[in-house]
Amino acid sequence: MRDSNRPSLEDVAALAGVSTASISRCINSPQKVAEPTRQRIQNAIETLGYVPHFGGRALARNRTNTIGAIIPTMDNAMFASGLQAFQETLSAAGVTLLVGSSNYDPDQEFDAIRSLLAQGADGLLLIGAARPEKTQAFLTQHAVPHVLAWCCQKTGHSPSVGFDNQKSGHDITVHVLAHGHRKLAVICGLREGNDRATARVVGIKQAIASQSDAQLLGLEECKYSFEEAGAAFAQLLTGPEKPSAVICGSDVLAVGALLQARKMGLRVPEDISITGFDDISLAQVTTPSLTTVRVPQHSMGRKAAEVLLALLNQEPGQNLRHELMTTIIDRGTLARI
Amino acid sequence: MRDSNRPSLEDVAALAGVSTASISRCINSPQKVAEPTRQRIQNAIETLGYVPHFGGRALARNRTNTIGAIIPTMDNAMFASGLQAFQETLSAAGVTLLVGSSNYDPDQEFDAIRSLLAQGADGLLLIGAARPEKTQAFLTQHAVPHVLAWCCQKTGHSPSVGFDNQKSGHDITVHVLAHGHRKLAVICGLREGNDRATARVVGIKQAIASQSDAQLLGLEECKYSFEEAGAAFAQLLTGPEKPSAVICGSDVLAVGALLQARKMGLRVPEDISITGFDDISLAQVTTPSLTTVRVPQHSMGRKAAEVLLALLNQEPGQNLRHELMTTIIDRGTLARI
DNA sequence: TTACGGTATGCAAGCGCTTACATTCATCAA
DNA sequence: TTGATGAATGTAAGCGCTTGCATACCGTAA
Repeated sequence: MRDSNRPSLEDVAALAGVSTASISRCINSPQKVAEPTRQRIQNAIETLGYVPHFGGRALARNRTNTIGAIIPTMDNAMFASGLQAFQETLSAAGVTLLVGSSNYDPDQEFDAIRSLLAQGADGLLLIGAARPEKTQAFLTQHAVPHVLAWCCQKTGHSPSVGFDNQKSGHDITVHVLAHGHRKLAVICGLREGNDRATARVVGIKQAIASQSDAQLLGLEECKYSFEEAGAAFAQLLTGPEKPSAVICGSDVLAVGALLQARKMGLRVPEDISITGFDDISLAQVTTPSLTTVRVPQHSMGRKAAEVLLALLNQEPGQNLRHELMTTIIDRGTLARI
Repeated sequence: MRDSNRPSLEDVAALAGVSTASISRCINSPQKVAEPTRQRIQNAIETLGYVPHFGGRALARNRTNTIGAIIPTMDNAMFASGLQAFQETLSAAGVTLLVGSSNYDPDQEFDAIRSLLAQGADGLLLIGAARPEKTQAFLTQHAVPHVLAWCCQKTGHSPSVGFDNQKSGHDITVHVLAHGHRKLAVICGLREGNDRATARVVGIKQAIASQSDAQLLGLEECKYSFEEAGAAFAQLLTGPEKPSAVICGSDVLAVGALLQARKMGLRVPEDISITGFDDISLAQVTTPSLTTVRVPQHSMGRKAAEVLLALLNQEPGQNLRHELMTTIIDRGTLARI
């Protein structure tokens, strides 16, 4: 069973002519070891190519220095750069990132949580706040340190780093209304189990409701793909009344809509306006480029990592709830009428 | 030190009235335990909410069921969907993914490798084949099971799953030449330490060389960002002779070029043709959409996971070198002249 | 009855590391 | 010279799990 090649602490100790304890100290708190000894140990480590054994370490310390992130998908860029920032920040702190994906499915998320914890994750990053009772209970029972991202918890007791999806949905809608649009339609992601998508729609509806002569002509839900969004867009235009603007819950949806509009011979924004959400790189690339809501992915990822690290190190007095601001990026898909 | 809350095998054993060995067996090979005992144990596990301790397990088994992937970046979609497929396949096999990123920097890659191994990764996924002697030596010395992706190794002894970058670069160039272009220019990523970018350029040059009346007017290297690619594009057009087609080593570069062309008042493809590489989702979204080379990211990720798993399980007789084919996707940025 | 084989379980030795505590030794003040 | 002090190092007890081997038990064949 013993991997014959892998040098252990004992081997290093033998070579350096000291006890294993000194080696361990030399690695974990070098200042506790006298300079010459340290030199000798360093050499021994080098020549043997020693790398501490993870299991042994994790067992003795009861900590893995590993944290897990569970994101809905890596397939589109929606979470990629946030995750990148998250990983970079952890990495700088000597912590490694484990990833799992949920595919927007609460059951898969639950499995991923179990699995990452079984893999020894010291803490978790989760997207959004809505999850089944079962999952919540599990997190509570095991007292899993975690932070929620892409949302902001006003109540509840989980730390969170994110933005107010409802408010952002409201904002972009007000912006659209301010451009004179009164007949609106919405394309959003599947809302079941997705509190971000849900909240955005709530915000949108709220804004529409508060403008007496505005109306919501239709709302379509679909997966985050160009094709489905295109179909949803086509569907919205089948009714007797045509919307002048379609508010989309994500850039992916907006781009799908945009492509479909073109296919249908509609000019954007002359014939119809479209707005997105997220400001992923897609948004600046279309023609015309997308008027959208910028989500501070990078700072969100970084901050989430900081909060989680503070949590794990039991640093006191930290603010564990951060609300970041989204901004509306005006580009070319929203016309003034 | 002992986490007072966390139940251990011993606790479960006490509750179920059996030895710890039986619990372990019940978890790892249930058929070795008699039915009634198994029931009792299951109950005990449930009531205590027992989860095996990762460190203990890793120590005893000398295996973590964790594998690491080091990709240049998650910030653009270049690797995202391949990674997603990789992760899904691993996950189905009960293996968890650790991620690191190298930022296209060999030193950072080396650090990431060390760090992931220190975190107990049983094996690694690496992008590309070119790495410093030091890194190679480290991998060899520690006999790290790994597979290379995004490239295909004809020689060398690392398993690989990918495509022939040089051939693909050659192919797209032949395609461009077949459209009548003779004055070409190239934008590629920073080639130092990036064998994929390098090989693509070699293929491109090769194809140009084999067409006697074709010429390479210029070649610009830059980072994978719209801005840098735009600047590179502008640079290529400063000379006395203008290229009729610009071949780009990545879709990100091509899109940057496209955007810049528009900014400069050039029509694509009427005034100038542009081709990309990768076929990430950006490519189908621009106007006109991008003629590019499709890289089979999804199957590459899946296959890489399969190969790596086979390697770890020492399954014999596996083919450890897979070459996948790229295909040219004709869209709207390449004119016939 | 005894011997035998097979199955279910327990025993206990690690796996490689960390760390509380013990020991050693040099230094220095009294 | 002696004892106190503190720095450097060693000793050894775990951390929680797996697993080879020993043991106990049961049914069957001789």
